[in-house]
Amino acid sequence: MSKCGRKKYIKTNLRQMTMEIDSQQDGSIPDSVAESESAHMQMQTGQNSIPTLAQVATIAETDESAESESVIDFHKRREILSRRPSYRKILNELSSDVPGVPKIEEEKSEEEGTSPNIAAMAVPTSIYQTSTGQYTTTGDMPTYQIRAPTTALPQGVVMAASPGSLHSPQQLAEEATRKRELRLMKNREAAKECRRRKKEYVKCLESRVAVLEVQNKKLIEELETLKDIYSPKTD
DNA sequence: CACTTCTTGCGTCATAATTG
DNA sequence: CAATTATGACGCAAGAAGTG
Repeated sequence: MSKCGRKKYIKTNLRQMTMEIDSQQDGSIPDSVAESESAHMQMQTGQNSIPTLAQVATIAETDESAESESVIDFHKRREILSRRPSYRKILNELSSDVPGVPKIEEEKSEEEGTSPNIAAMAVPTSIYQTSTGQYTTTGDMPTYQIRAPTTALPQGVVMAASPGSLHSPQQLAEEATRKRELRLMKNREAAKECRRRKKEYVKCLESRVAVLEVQNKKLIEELETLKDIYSPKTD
């Protein structure tokens, strides 16, 4: 497909997804989507990204009354989607919820990501450094500790003269341009960092799921054992 | 093998959240 | 409360995977 064709495809696809979501008044994900890998696409494009805690609550709330509700209009949907999750907060909450919570790692394990070998994450303590924080893993749950941000500007950033020394319109325009470029560059970095955190957050959730599944399995087995012991056999 | 579809990551914008 | 930072949304591109 040519690039143009590809763009057309993506746009069509996005429109379709948006329409799908519009029709999903109860906020649930269609099985066909939820079960397919393409759910990733929707996460990426944001139209059906991971619900934030607030969203989950909202969805749960609306779920009950939603059946009779009519279409969620664009602004409402937008409003819901725009509620911020703050991975930092959530991760902190997760780690404080569960005492002795393990901590997640960074890039290194990202390579492992191709095969979601979750079990491999439940390994004795290890510590990883990232550009903004430190992770340790102790087997159960990953935890992420953010260290004080070091607003390290990328190399090559030149700080301009103070605005007070600017006079001509041309200088002002240059100053504006410089400020904009600086802002874009900072935001670029912030976006990268944000995506990295998001990936780790998702990994954290995945490993939590893995741990809980194991726990669940054990409990079920235990229950069966106890049943065998305490229920008299009626031959 | 050409074409299509999916996945992933990036840059930017708007705006919520945080900080001083 | 203004300034700064964090993050959802969006559009785009490149590469991988699937298909006829």
